[in-house]
Amino acid sequence: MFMFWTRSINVKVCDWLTGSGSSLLKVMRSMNQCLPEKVMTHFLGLSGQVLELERQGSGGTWHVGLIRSGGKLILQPGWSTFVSANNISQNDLLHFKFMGESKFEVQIFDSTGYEKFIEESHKLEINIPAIKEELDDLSQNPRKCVAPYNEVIYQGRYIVLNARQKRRAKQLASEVQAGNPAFVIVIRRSNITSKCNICIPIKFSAEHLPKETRDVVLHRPKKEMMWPVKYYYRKGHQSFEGTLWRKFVQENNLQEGDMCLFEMVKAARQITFVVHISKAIPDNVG
DNA sequence: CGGTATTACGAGCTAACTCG
DNA sequence: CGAGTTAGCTCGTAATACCG
Repeated sequence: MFMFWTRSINVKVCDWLTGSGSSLLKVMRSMNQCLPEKVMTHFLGLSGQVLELERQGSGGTWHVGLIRSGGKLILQPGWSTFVSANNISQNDLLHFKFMGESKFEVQIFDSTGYEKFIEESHKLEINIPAIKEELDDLSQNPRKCVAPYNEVIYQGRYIVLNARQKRRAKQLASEVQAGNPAFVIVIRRSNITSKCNICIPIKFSAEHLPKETRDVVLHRPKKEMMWPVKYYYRKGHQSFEGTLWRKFVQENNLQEGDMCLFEMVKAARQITFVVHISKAIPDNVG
């Protein structure tokens, strides 16, 4: 194994990009989220993507954007959330193990060399405020609800959620990193057929999305592909519509009754959603 | 119970495509 | 190249929930 230390940037590099064994160590001298210059060239290909940072043993996964700015690679957005959720402090040692694609396994050691384990209070749970609120909405608001598997029960124009569907929603929410805004949508016929559009909850768009029509990017966990989608802003209601949304629907084999959780990751001027999908009928695509 | 907010859906216009 | 057809974009509104 080839190793070297660069004093100035406190980085140790092992077997750079020779496969799943590639890794780096970073000493948290500050909460600066820039990738060190001497290693950033190895990750230029990941620029603009959303990295998956998985805490070894905790089962927790965080999505952090990697953007290029001023000749540097910066972990943003989501980095501060990752830091706070994992109780990272100065002089902690972070070990990023490259697992392929855009996935890293992270170990965190304190300044004395002991590994820091995630505390109960920081574990990803359903008590993420924004998500819990959304799930409560799902339970109470028949507009957003659905029945199990492909048996979709419509109440007027809306559909009805049962216990199994609520459990699926909670399972989805557990995949979201604390702090990121998110909303849940249950796929209806009209979302995937004919005009093919999907309404974004007005409360979410008012709080987190721009008041203008623009392009956003959808990203699937554990998948390299990204889908540019048109976000339409209109007074009173906002939506994903059009061919690009249709393409996302088709390539992810979305069916009526499937549940999608849109986790928002905002990077500089680019808005990215990590889309967690719970299939009504499990297939090999999702 | 009535006014307001939110969501779902479809109408209508326009652009792109196809075919003779 | 023009007419007919299809698909996409934008907006309006009906239906329903929410709230005072």
